[in-house]
Formats: sequence, C-alpha cells, structure tokens
Amino acid sequence: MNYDFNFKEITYKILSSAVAKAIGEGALPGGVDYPQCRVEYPKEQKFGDTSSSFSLETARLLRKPPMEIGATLKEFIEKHNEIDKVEVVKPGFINIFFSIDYLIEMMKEVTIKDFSFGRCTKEKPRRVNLEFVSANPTGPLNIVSARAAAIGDTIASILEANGDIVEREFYVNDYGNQVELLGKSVLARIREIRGEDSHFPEDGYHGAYVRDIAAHVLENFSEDLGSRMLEKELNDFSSEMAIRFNVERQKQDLEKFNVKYNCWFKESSLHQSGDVSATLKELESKNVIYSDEGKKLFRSTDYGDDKDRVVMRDDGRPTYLLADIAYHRDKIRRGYDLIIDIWGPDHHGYIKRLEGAVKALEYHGEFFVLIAQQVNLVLEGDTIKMSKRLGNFSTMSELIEEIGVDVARYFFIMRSLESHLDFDLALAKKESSENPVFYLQYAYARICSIFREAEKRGIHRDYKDIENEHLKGHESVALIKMILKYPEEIASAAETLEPHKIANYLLRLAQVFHRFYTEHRVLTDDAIKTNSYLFLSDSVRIVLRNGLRLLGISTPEKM
RNA sequence: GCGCCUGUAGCUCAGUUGGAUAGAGCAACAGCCUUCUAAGUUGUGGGCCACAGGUUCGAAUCCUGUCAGGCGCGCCA
Repeated sequence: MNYDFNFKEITYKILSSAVAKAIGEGALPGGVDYPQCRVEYPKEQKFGDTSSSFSLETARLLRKPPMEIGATLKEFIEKHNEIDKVEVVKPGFINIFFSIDYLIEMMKEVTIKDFSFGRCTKEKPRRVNLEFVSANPTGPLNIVSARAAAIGDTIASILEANGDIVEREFYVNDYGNQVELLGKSVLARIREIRGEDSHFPEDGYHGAYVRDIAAHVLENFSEDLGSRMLEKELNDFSSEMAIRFNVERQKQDLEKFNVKYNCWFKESSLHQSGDVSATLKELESKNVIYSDEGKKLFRSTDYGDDKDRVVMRDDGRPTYLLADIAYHRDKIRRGYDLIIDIWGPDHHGYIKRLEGAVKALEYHGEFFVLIAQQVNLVLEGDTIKMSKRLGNFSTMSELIEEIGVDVARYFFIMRSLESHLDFDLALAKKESSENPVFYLQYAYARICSIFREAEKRGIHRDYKDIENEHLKGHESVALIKMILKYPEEIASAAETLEPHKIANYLLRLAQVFHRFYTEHRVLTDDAIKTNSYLFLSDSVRIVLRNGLRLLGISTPEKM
C-alpha cells in the first residue's frame, strides 16, 4: 500500500462530502456553481489542525452569512472517527481538530516504512532531466556553482523521493573561442616556465590555476607537447589538456560536495556528430529560420524574445545558441517528460530564445529554466567581487575546505533559489557551534544517544506495547503532527521545485523535538511509557534521517 | 532606455500559492543542568511587510505606478 497520511486531503474529502450531503438533503441550495473546498493550515493551534474558508467564499454566492453556512456544514461533518471536533468561528472559518488516537495510529506507518517513509512511487513516473552547474571548463568552480550544485542535486533527490526518475546532467562547454583562449593562456605559461619567449594573450585567463595547469602539462605530457611543431597544434593540445584538467577537477570538487552526475555531456560531441547542422536543418524545415546578409537567424521574436538571434554566422560557423538548441534537441529526443535547466543569474536574458527554440522543436513535455541568483561572498563586511578573468574569485573547494560540506550545503539549500544571498564566510565558520545545521544534527544525535542508553540498560523495545495516553501531552502531540506532515512537505517541495521548504521543515521538527526532550524523560521505570516515548522518538529519528539524506547532509550518531 | 530578480525585526532570511493577532535563526537582556548529550530549553524587547493607488468579505502575497539595490541587454560561452 502506498498511502501516506495527509491532513489536507482528508479534510478536503470530509468537507466536500459534507457539502454534497448538505445539498442532497436540501440544507444548501442545489444548482449552484460551488467553488472547490480550499483547505489551509491555520497559523495558530486554537484554530484547529486544518481550516477552510469555504463559507466565506460562498457567502455572497449563497446570499447567506458565512457563520450560517458554516453551522449548516458542521451538522454534516461531525460523525468521522478521524475528527475530534469541528468549530465554526468568527468571520466564518470552519476549523477541524483531528483525533489524537487516529493520528497515533497513522504514525505507525513511520517505523514500519522506515527508509521509505516520505518516499512514494507513481504508476507513471515522470522521466526528468535536470541539468545544473554546467560551468565553463575554463577554471575551478566558484560559489554560484556551489549554490547551483547543492540546490540542483537536492531538487533531483526530492523529485526522486516523489516518485520520478531523474537524471543529473552537466553540460561541458568544451568548444569555441573561450576554450581557444584558455589554451593560449596555458601555452604562454608553459613557455614562461621554460624561460622561453612568451606573449600572454590580452584577454587571457590570469588566474593562478592556469600556471598549475601549465606545470601539470609539462610534468606529464612534455613529450606530446614536444612532438607538435605548428602553433595551431600546440594551441589545440594545450586547450585539450586544460579542458581535461579542469573538468576532472570540477568532477572531483562536485563529488566532494556529494554531487554525482549521470551524464557529463560534451558540447564538442554535438559538433562532431553533425547534430548541430542537423538541428539547423530541422529548424529550417519548421520555417523559423531566415537568412540575412549571409547569416541565418532564428525567429525568436515569435516566442517573446526582444530580437531574432543569429544561429549561423556569415562564415558558416554556428553560434553558441545553435549548439545549445542542438543540445536541447538531443534531450528532447531522449524522451524526457520534464526538462529542467538551472542557470546562473547572468543568463536570464537567454531564457526566451531557448524556450522559443524548444517550442519550435515541438517538445511535448515540460521545460523549465530556473535561475540561481547571485551569491555575494561577504568577508568582514566587504563584498568580494568574483571574476574569473581577473582571477580573484573564491572557489567552491575553498568554501568546502573552510566550512565543510554539511554547512555549505545547508546554507545554500535553506534559502530559496531566487534570493540574492549574502554568504558571510567568516560568520558561517565562526558560528559553527550555533549553526542551524548542528542544531539539526544534534537533535538526531540526541535520539541516537537515547537508543544507545536504552540498549545499555537492556530495555526491551516493542512498539505494539504502547499506550496512547502517554502521547497526548502538549509536546508529544506537536511532534506527532509535525512528523505526519513530512510526506506533504516532500510533495510540496517537489511540485514547486523548492528544496528550502524541506530545510525549514526539518529545522522546525528538530525544534519541536528539542522541546519534547527538555520536558520529558524518555527512559523511565514505567515500561509502557518508555515504549511509547521510544516509539515517538524513533519516528522523529527516521524523519530527520530521511530528510537530511535528501539534502545530502550527514547524520552523525554522536556529536 | 528595455528585460529579469530582489526590497519583511539591528543582521541573514521564511511566510503553506489571497486568510484569522506577520514568523524563525543570529545578535541583546533575564532564567533553567546531582538525570537519556546545555551544540539544548523558557521568557523579554524589537515591524509604516520600500512607497502610493487599485482589485474584495479579507492583501506581505494579485494588478498599475514610483523609488532603491543586483544582474542582463554579443555573430562570447
């Protein structure tokens, strides 16, 4: 059975059947176009577990005071074992209070399902392709890439938990002018090291890592280098070596960050296979391409773009856009139901033209572009500007070195993707003892500690031998309700592609547990009470663990 | 000039798709450990939700305009 408890769904079913019954018995007028019963979580406990504004919304339609409509509906609701009581309050809200015994029964799913609690399977799972980071292979990954990595990986995990099949993909831009320029920069450094005459390209890459690459090439491939005479050959070789070096390093950085890809897709492969020119032909056959002064342009203005975009230069070389369209055409042909790209903030102007191209190719699935907004790295109150060309950027590996994988991932995931975020490196490090990450992990470690102690004392655990009355205290009830919301949080985060919801949820769960822990001793002389509390604590442990794993954050059993 | 994103407590940010008295963490102040982990907990203070209109039973949320900040506006990738 693949059923997870869901407050809103149950409330919705109860309410809609009450409405139907009320209409059937003439308590509410028929032949009226009723809106759907909307269910919300009220902010305050006194307003119930769930709440509906149905009577407020229909008051005008029915020409009746909301309170009266609420009172009518209440009569048709009350006989459900899920529900403890129904209240109709002030302006006309219908507030529903769930029965604790029922909720405890529902919570038994958690320890039974264990690792699979919060995960669901679909009859028809969507095949999803998620492309993220895709930084140019011209240097080490920076902080924005780190953000995209943490969020992209977590979105993928959340979609998987929600029953979809996800492929994580990295697009390697190993083609074009930038690559050539990188090769020239490396070659110049090689000659410098050898003490030869060298001319460093004007717009070249000045970062220190270019010297590392040069040294690496000299050390391992000086024979290959020596066998090449022509400048062009030397350049190409340097480019190739540099790309290989950088991609390898990016791969390592990402793996250190708990991010693994299913596919590293090379742009150059599209040029070699002829896909780029095939794409142009296909677009031409759809009549969205026209020629102008020897160039070929994509009519992207038909899709809301500011102007039409060149896809083929007058010398016959394709633009980056054409290759990117070819790349997306390839993804489309792989048959995904959903294609998601996560891009940096400097590419938002590019969305319209690519969306247009995807439409022109008549893709039948869904295509989203998410923009990971910029990250300002703040050090002692000063914002550090990042620029690869100038070489004074902070790298992802430096960040991980400084604050660790868990903290870095959590800090990125806890904020929504669109927020421009100030990342205070000094603070993240300095505060590490009072960090939300440690707060979360501490809750988990505390529970593990309880179980270690229980084992030491030889306590026999049996979750069939619990007594509901022990779980009806204020702190216990809060925990039970929080635990039961986990599957809904996953579903919601999956739908909106917002992992920060999970981060916030877990923090709240940890908070409610810490309160429970402070107020109640789990291991006592009362065997049934102990069992009841162990059952509750174990459920919390499972949710915390499942949630943290989803975020790619470790779950230490001791701290 | 045009486009995208942002503007909520001293700071960093949430706000369940339009709901009831706007929240959390950090920072500040005051309490709580002979007990399973005090990396914890309880309480206090802190707000013109950038501003002005509009939409309706109801707006931080939707629409219009203004202001401020960031980014973009290549036949670079």
